[in-house]
Amino acid sequence: MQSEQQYLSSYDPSKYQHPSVTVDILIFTVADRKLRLLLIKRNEYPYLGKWAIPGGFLRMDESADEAAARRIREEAGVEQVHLEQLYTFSAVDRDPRTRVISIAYLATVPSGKLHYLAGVGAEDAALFEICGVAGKSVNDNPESGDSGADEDFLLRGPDGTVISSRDLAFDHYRIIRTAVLRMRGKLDYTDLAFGFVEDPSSFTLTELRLIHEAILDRPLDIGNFRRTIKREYEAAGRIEECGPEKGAVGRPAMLYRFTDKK
Amino acid sequence: MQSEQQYLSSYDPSKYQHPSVTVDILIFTVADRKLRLLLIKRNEYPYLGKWAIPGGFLRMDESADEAAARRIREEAGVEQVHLEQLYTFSAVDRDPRTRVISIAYLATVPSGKLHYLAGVGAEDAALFEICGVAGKSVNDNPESGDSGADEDFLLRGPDGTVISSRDLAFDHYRIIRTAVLRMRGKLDYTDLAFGFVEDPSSFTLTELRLIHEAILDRPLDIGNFRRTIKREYEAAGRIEECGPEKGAVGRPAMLYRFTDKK
DNA sequence: AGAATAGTGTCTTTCAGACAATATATG
DNA sequence: CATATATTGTCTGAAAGACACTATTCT
Repeated sequence: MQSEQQYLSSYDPSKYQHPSVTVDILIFTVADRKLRLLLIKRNEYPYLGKWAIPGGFLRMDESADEAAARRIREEAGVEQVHLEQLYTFSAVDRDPRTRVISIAYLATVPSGKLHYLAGVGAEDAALFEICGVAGKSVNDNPESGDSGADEDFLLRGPDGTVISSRDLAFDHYRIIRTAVLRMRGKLDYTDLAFGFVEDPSSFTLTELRLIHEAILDRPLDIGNFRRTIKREYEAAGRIEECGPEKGAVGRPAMLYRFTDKK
Repeated sequence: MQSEQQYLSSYDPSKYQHPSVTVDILIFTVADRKLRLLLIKRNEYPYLGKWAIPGGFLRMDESADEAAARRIREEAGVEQVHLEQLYTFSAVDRDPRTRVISIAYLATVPSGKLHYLAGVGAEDAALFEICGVAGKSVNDNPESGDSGADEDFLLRGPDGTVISSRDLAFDHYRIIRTAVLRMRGKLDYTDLAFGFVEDPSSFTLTELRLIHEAILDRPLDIGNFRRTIKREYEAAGRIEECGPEKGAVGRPAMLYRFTDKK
């Protein structure tokens, strides 16, 4: 129960308007040893012609998780991929038109599932390599520029063109930065990397290592990586050998199967 | 550009309604060696009489961060506390009245700042000790009950009464569980614990250890804890000695000052 | 002295990182 | 055999965990 004064001072008609709620999806993949992100070129104002993270409005009859799954189906034609909530961006002026808050999701997609990306239609979509994201996400607020938390980085498009993170639509440079740092942070204590494996029922430890290297953007020691993965996963029965690779260039690698149990 | 068919099939009038957006604040503190959470007793339907996390509607002229800061000021009279976004809960049926999505925030407050909690008014508010939260947050979706991710836990009120997490309003048991697991996960690689220190410019390592123990809900080795903290923080110049404690019961402890730089 | 709390030292095991060596395929 | 890749082994130093010991205050 509030006093009358409290009630009046806290009363504000704008309180009863509702903001628009969108769900933005960061569709990451690892191809050609690089971490890449699906962006679409905007064909309307604001930010006409700028590259942006795909997204869409949250419908009244679906949760944000469901909206994200729907949107990635519509945008990239993929289903059953790993999808996790990243952060909710809500700065008042982040959309110049009206008040929009965006629940950002992060999707990890094997590059093979994105092959029919060209079929999306006239809408311009492309995979961009993420270059030079620096820093740590620890203790940082994704939505404030404090503590040098949003330095510039670059995105390299399929035709070799390079754009600066500042040339993206809206506050999308912050969302992307947050996602990359989050992936790096979670890489070694979650199953995140397995979301990028082309075929989880048959993969090599080299494939898995290249995924880790793409996300971290640095080379890893081959032997140490194998030792760690085998300790963390094979010992716990979460991956198991399933026969040697066929038709390899050098020595054929052992294939592994990922079991999602536990 | 979509085809007409795509446009029509994706058109849905409910798409243009906007959900209500609220900000819920988990106000944690550590008092008497226990992790405690501020809950309020609801005085209206739904869930009349049930305990709930304080919250409020997001206004059109404030970001979620700002709304959370405002709300904690209104509810607990505290300012300048550590506040971080936890997760956004958006299940369609999480509020029986209407569609409400909630951006949950986690606040870490020194118990001394909550002393005038009794002055909140007739609204029933109390600190509850969190007992028996188990499990890991790794790989789990906070909003789905998969993988045994939401087991029951207990809350002990100030008068000794114990309530089950299932007796809380809405999906608040999930929100609380998510928060506790998140705090445990972030404890040793962020500055989270310092948010509970009564006076960051003068604290003992024992006070800091008791905070860690309260969050983890298990005792820590005294010597090992000191060694780790001194390595991580004192070596980096983030804490520094500032003279011995006065008037202690046993041997006076060294006092430290926390410097927030870098 | 005894109680109470603060602080140090030591030993073992685990793990990360650097790096060398060996194994198995193809051409 | 040369080349290419996979896989194993070894060494070192850092760090976690268990635990014993010493130090300083008060009554």
